[in-house]
Amino acid sequence: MRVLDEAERLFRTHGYNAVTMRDIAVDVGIRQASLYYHFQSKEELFVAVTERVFERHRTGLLIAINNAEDNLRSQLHAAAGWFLSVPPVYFLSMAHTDMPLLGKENTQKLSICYAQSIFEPLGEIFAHARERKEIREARPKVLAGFFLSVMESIPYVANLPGTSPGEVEAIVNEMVDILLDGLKPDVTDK
Amino acid sequence: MRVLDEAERLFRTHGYNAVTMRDIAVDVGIRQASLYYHFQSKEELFVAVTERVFERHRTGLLIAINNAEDNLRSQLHAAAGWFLSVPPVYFLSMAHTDMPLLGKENTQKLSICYAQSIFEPLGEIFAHARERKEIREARPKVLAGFFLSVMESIPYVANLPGTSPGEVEAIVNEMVDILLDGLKPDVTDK
DNA sequence: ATTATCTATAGATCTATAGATAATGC
DNA sequence: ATTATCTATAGATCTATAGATAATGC
Repeated sequence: MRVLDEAERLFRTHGYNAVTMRDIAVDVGIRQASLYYHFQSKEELFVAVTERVFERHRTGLLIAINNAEDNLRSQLHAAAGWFLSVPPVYFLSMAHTDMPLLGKENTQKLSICYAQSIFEPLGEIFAHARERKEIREARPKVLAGFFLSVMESIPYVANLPGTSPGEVEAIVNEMVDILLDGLKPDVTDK
Repeated sequence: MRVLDEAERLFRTHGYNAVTMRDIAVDVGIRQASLYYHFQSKEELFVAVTERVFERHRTGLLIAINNAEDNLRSQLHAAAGWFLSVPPVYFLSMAHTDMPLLGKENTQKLSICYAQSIFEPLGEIFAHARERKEIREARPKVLAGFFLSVMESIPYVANLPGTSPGEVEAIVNEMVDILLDGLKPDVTDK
């Protein structure tokens, strides 16, 4: 639906509070009041948009991971590839800034949806890697948060002065490597 | 100054847009209009608050790092210790949500202040570690962004269900270890 | 009849200004 | 005189509602 698409784009780039119903309507090409035919309130629209975003990420992540080889490195690259294939969503920023502005009911609903859609798929691949003794002991959810936060910083880091735009892929590779092998120098280095 | 303190606390927890001049005035204990005696505008107040926050972090980081031993692990623990010793500031969230709401002039000013206060001190410790051949080749600024994003995720991760509050220290240690040594299993493990 | 839009507007805020007033320091 | 506050309010928004209107499908 046009309305969901435009609202998603605006909320994603500016956050809940900074986007007005008029902004959305203008981009859709209708009048502000007409939005209320489709959604009871701005809050309801935001919740619908955000649930859709979460669901899409859940599906995208699961497919990417399933198509990867059965080892952590491949799966992390696959997950990273998914995040880079769609416009960046600042989940942590959203959890911190936008969600608290909603009613208690909706805050809780979105928190759960967030955990199930984003944290669980990521947590799973760490949990499995641990079962295969591929990695050290560590809580999968913490590792998922770790990985996610790094993903979210990439659009920012990639825009620092002295970084060319096409380098995003290289940065991601670097980060996955560091996550797996640590910062210690290569044996080939020194 | 009372005004700066209260404004800082509110902006930090809710973001620029969600805080009104009235909110700030109420917490200070004066009338909304009286704030304009101290600051020309809400935007100017936010800039003053944010510059002070950045400066404080720059000083805090530099002192913490200087008091640490001259190796990366100690310095990262020191930096992490600093971040945990003050109320969490969501820098990446701020750069994404709040800064674009300001005038071009102020956005640029804060971006530069941000880079100099937060990214440079962190970048330096990675650059020095590289000079000592302690770590592999990688851009210091990218590593600083990496580290910072992980720090910012900690308050969130620490509040996931199944995580007790006092565990923050343990999580930080885990993260620094992973950053340095990677996720690979301990040699003592297996 | 139903669906999707429109115009018009009420009611709440929010920022910022103007001008008055009290308290403090020379 | 200066400093820091106050009251009152203008001017902009912003969300949401009420009720009219056009287009579509039976």
